[in-house]
Amino acid sequence: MNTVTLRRESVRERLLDLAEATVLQKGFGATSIEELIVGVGISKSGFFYHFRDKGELAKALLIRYIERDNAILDSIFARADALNDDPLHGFLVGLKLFAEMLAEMTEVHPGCMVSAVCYQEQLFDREVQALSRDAIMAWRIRFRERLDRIAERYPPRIPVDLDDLADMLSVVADGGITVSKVMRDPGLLARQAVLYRDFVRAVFLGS
Amino acid sequence: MNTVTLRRESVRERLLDLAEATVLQKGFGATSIEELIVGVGISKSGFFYHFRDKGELAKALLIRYIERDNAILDSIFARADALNDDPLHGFLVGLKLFAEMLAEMTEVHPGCMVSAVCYQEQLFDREVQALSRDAIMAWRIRFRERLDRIAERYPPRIPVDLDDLADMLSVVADGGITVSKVMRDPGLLARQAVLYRDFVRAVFLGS
DNA sequence: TGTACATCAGTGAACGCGCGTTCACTGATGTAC
DNA sequence: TGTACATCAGTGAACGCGCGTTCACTGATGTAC
Repeated sequence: MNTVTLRRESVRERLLDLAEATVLQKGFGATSIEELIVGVGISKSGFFYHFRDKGELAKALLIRYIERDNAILDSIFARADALNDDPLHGFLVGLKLFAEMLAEMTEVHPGCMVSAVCYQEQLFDREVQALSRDAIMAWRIRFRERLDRIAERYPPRIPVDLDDLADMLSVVADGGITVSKVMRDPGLLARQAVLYRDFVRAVFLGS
Repeated sequence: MNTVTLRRESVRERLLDLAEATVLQKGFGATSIEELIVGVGISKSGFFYHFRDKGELAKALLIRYIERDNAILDSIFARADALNDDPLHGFLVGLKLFAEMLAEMTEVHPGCMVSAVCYQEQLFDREVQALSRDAIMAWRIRFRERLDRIAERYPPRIPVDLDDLADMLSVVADGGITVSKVMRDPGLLARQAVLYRDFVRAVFLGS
């Protein structure tokens, strides 16, 4: 929007922005350094000043994506917790806020970096694959803790493994992004998030 | 296993087998024609006798994958229906068989072709992208019909859109495959399928 | 305040390699009469 | 049954292009004394 604001963004940041959008659209292998530098307006050597090689770009891309994702989730559930003492209602409100955030995206979600990287194995070193695993594991632990606190007050009506129930949010988010992308239906993702919320509610409150 | 059986498989079929495994592991762009022909033991020109170009390989790969997927699901739900008159219990048994089939895969699921292709857009013509959409749409229609029949006898206890509930199977399958691949946990996918089944049960039977 | 040096954020030209694709050709099998 | 021709399932060599990467260099800004 604002030229001054755009100018404030560093070349490195602009490379990452463009790379993220392009990788989510066509995959990492099909994203050439050439098109990134043309888009940003620097020379090829300029790219290699910022990243030792293409693999370092992948790593930086994934790290930034995961950090941003975590920040968004943290802020959403912090807001939800501030409004609720009860852990179940805090979680349900958080999931609702999450679904609303997704619903506000009128264009189709650009994609999930973890998925995009998942189908590009071998191209990356073990470090990048480990980053993906750690990210999903962090979600599991984060939500598992919440579910434990909920289960103390609300004995589950449906016997489910709480790790699996925690993982299901990652599964629905990732699968929902992919399916909504394929179907070109931006609303699909938000509706799937609502279904997950309905399920959590049914597990602890019954239907 | 059997050398005679392997010999019976045509070169074209062996190319598709190897291509499928490789694409699911490293993505389409990173899969070279070179490595496929070395693996199968023919010359490069031999490849181009079977496929006009690399795009035609992608198309053939996706078509075969979708057809096989549909055949598996058809046989599973046909078996389940044969054992049950009631549409809900037929569906629940079918989902259980589905989960059991996934559980029997002791190694991690090789991946979902639709996901792999989804993050490789632009590389393919619109035809390939349309194939993915059609495949998911077919799943939606197939399961929506079942859910309609179920809802007639079992008024839903949880108000959900039945198209969304039908889509959720695609979402959980696709997301489950990706997450179980990233986590290197083959059982995760089957456990997520069971959770989906638990949700369907709760929707129509309560908890 | 001036000078010397260091670091930052790149440039420009060249590289070699692997990729998808093309083209003229071939030996084995099938079919028509 | 023999011959002529067609089709099938490939071969081998060459192509040009784009890719990731390297290397020596540079002008602008920052820092020490």
